[in-house]
Amino acid sequence: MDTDLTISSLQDKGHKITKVRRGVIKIFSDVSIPLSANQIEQRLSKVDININKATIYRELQFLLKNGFLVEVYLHPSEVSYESSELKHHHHLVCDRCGSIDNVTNCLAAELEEEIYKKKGFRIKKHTLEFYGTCAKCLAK
Amino acid sequence: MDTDLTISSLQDKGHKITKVRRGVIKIFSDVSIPLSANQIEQRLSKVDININKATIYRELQFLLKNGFLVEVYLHPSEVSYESSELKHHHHLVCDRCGSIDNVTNCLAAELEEEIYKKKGFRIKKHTLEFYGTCAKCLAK
DNA sequence: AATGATATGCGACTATATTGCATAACTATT
DNA sequence: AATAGTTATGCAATATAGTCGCATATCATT
Repeated sequence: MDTDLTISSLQDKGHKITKVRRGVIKIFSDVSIPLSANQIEQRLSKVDININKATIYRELQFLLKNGFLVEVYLHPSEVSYESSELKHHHHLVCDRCGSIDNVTNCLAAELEEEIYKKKGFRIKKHTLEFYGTCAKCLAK
Repeated sequence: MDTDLTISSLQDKGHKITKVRRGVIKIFSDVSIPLSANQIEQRLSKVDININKATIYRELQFLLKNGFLVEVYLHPSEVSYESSELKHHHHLVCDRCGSIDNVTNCLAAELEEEIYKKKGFRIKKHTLEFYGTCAKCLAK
């Protein structure tokens, strides 16, 4: 996520740049793995931005609605977000250490036209997540 | 899900066959789309099985742990389940009518060995869900 | 029918997430 | 630099999915 571009784009639409907004945008421009509301809260508090949970949820909704974030469903009952500017990719979720790695391999796009021809279903997006054990944990 | 086989397998392990258990097993043997706890509750009440929510959650956990169900994450904050006996498949989720269709196309398995060679990550399972608009809704 | 293990209901509780409303903060304008 | 007007925040209440302890009920076996 490009911090400056994102900020000026929001300002053009009449939105204000508060320290929370700036903080959240900065986090997603530094990080390329999905983060949940709780993880955002933790990262903000590390840079002394102690913010109400409701505000964090609202900010994530706000950035989602404005197209700067996308939702990622890695686990039940917790939504994560990542920058919408990242190249299309999927995730390797380690079941031991919880680490997340990105993979850019994606064959799903190839299926979309095939599925449309066969079923008439027009695909807008897809999720493809891999669960298993990462190299580090396998070595232990 | 094979009702009789499932029931006798559970009995062999010393578990009891109550009307809830029988009802849930029957639902998943009749239906091949993922269902949430709430949907199970609704379907049970239609056949006059009015059961406590906690019991339904426990029953789903129970069948999951015993290998008869698998979890499906289609939406944030609600886990769905389906029979583990179904042939490997993925879902087409319609964003208008909410209908769910199954597709058996899956190229993800091909990626698993490739990802292991490249990253050392050993994949145990993957999720691949497609979101878009179904043929019926497109025609409206 | 009695026994012993499993399952259920109920209520309390946790966690994620949303919402209304009064107040605070930001930005543009003067 | 102060003002005005809009946007954002904090707080508290609320919704919803899901879990847990414990007493009671139900099931399967004898």
